[in-house]
Amino acid sequence: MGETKKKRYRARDSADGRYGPKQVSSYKASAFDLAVSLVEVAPALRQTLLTWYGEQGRDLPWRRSRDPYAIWISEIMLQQTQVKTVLPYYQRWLETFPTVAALAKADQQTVLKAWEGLGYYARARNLHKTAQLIVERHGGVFPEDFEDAIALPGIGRTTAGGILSAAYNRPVAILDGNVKRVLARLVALPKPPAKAMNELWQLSEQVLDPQQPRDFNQAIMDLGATLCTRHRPACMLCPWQDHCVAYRQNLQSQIPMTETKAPLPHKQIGVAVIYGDDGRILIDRRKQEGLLGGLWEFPGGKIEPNESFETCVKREIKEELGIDIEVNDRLITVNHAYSHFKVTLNVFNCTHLSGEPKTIECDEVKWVTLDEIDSYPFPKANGQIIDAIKERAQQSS
DNA sequence: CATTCGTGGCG
DNA sequence: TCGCCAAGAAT
Repeated sequence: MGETKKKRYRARDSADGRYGPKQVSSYKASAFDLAVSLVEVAPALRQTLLTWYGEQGRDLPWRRSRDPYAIWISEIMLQQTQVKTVLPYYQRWLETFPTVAALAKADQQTVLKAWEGLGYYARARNLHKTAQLIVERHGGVFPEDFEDAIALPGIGRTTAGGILSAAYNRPVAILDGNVKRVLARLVALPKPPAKAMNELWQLSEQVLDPQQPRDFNQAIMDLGATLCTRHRPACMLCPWQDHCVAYRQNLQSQIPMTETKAPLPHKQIGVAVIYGDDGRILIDRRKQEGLLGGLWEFPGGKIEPNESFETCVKREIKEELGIDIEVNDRLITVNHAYSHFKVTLNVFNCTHLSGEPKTIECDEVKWVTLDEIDSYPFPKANGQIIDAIKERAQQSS
């Protein structure tokens, strides 16, 4: 243990925000823990931040509400998702499911359809499940107790803190991407935030204003979102400039540090758009767990080494659905990047030859018309396929 | 504790 | 074009 491990982190280049030559920094894992505390300066930090927030805070729809349900929905939607993306979904969601009870009694397909395009679909499945749990356990009202809240599916430490502070003004710290970046700069954190979660949680708890936790948590997120941004932070406007170690040392552009990551693997997928005798198209619903769980798709699968697209598509359809098809012309090729890999969807028009489709590797199979297809929730990459199918149908009519 | 989960926007 | 990452959680 006594030896010093060297690790390489990537620091941002200060001039143009791009990633410059890798800088190597070494650290000793134990040094930081006890060295940094914000307890002394916390009162000053709270006062300056809350004053700034009163003048410059964002006006966001969920801040106009104190309905725990509406705030809960916003917190889930905002996980790893930018405010601008969430806004239209948030409005529509509250119209479709105005209360916990309304969400609890909806069917999952309706819920997934309302979420379609937002990504991380486990959030929608957990939202649905949690609504039912809140009806069962908490009389239809989002719990005020931290342990009760964090026990619910899809609600971790940060989201629980966000909801409880915003809805009930309870003094629970948060640690989202904004807060991590702000605190990392404030203390000039000498390692990537992922390697310092304990320290960052401590700092967040230390600075939190126990008198005004609601406004404080919103304020520190606004600081990260509008001034203490990833690229070109507006330090000259920052209420914490006097206390910021990174600013003092001119390290804003190099903190937070990031670890270098391996490039994403790329998969080639063969996809079948299968037409039945009556012209309807075969779709299947993916299993609940895993990637895109519960959503519909056009069946297909990964191409094996030295396999042709045609062979791949026929084989996958036989394995997954137990039917035989004829593979015809290529409909479209779709490239798409997920969070941990990339895919190319090689989509082929196919004809059903024989066999009744079975749910071998999926939860449900269905023949649908082009009019019906819009009512099913599909992943984003499938949108291009559906468009191409419709386009082709128009041309041939 | 590292990996698995979408999608869009930015430099 | 491409990597990075945004109001993270679950496993």
